[in-house]
Amino acid sequence: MDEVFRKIGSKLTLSQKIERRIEAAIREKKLPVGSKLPTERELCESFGVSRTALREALRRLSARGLIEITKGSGMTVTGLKIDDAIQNLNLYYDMQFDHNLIAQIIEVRRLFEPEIASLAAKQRTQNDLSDIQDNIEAFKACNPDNIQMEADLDNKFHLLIAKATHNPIVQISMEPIYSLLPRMRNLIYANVEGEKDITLEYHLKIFDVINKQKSDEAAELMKVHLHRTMDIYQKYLHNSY
Amino acid sequence: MDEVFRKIGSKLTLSQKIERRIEAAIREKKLPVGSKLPTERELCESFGVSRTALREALRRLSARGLIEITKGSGMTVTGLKIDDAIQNLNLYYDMQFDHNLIAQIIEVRRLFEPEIASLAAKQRTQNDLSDIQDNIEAFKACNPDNIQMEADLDNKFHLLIAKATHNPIVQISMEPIYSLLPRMRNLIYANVEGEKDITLEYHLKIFDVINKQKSDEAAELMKVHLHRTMDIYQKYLHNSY
DNA sequence: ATTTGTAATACGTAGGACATTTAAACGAAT
DNA sequence: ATTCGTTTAAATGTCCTACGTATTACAAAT
Repeated sequence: MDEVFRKIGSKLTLSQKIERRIEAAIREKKLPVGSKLPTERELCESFGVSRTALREALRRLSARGLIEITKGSGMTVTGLKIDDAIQNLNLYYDMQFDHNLIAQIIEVRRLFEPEIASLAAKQRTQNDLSDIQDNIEAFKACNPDNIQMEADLDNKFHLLIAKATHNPIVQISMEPIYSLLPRMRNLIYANVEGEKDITLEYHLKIFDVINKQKSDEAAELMKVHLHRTMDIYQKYLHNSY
Repeated sequence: MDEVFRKIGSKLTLSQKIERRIEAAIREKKLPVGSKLPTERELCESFGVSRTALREALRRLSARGLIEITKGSGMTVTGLKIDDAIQNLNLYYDMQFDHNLIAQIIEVRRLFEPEIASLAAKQRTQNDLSDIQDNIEAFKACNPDNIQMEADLDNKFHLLIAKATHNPIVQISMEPIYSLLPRMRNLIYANVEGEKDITLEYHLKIFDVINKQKSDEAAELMKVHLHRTMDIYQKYLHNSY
């Protein structure tokens, strides 16, 4: 029997064990969102650990967005917010940002966004429509020299369409991708004469069919729109090597 | 102007400031992946803070997967792994798991997976094909009483197709979604007689067209396959209320 | 050459002390 | 009665010292 020599050391530090215990309790809703945790001293007592170890566990949890610690007041369980959930995903993409990733992003957008536009055409509310319209107006009025803002508004147009699906998973899936776009746009946008007008034209067309709830046409227009985007990118990529 | 009354206090604790400083350095690759950080004592000296504050910052970073701390050895910068990146996303979905979310997941799958199958048909390698084939064989051989394994294998089939696109963003986008499926399947799968054979049939068909690189047909088949899944699901939802 | 012992290094945990912030209770002025 | 300032208790933030424990490298013994 090798059973005799099986692992003894758990490898987990004390503070990691504490972290997991509390995380599990939150997952299982034994600690419901919004509830206050006992004070540090009380928790030390309960767990039978030093304040140091306990605090390091709490720092871990707050870094991940599971709890919120307020000096002088106490600690509360916070429902993980979207931003917390995608924070590390953003960082992940960010750290492997290269030209290869750019190509992959474009590919994903061409896969997903036509379908998203199609669903948006079905689900959009009046609220969504006015948001999109506002965005288009802002884009139209944007100073052509302000490339940063122009790119941001273009970016937001696509995000608003994702929102108009009223499916939060769609939004969460696309958000990290869109968050990378501004950095790409800056590289490219500047050098293409007349690109703004063409972009505007497509945005208007897409808005129109989403307004009229023509889902198939929305998908088709988005497909063509992104195809153009890709062309420009490839031209850029080609020139820069 | 509300500008007058904007926040003044930075509100950041010392350990949070330290966390951000180090995180920024990692982002900007001043601390490249794989490099060792100075020891705790040295960092205390550099930052001019106590060991407590510093350590709490380090705990935060390690909780998020940016650094790895080994007792007795030291600390190294680790490239954020995919699992770390989607860890909190999984938790996020997990905590708002309800029937509403299930419907949203199915909607997203119906939006994205046909396109994914289409791309997979173009990009798949021999390796992908044999992985998928192995999965289908395992599914075929799976004991019908083992519903858990059956569901897992079904799940993995779709994940393998996402992998076959050779676009990591596709994979990262879908992985959190698939991780929720097993829990749904368990609710549903058990009660449907003969479902396994039909699933198997579709998997075989899809494999065939991906093998032959017929991308349009792959998308179409996947669409029909998921349509069935939704039907079953809706039947279940209907019965249970 | 392999194994074992030993010391140096670095992170992990404990416990105490004090600072700072928050929130609640209280009281005084309008 | 409302508002504003003060006090006070409670909670987290930071610092410090000390010791525990795992890792590594190197020397010594076989």
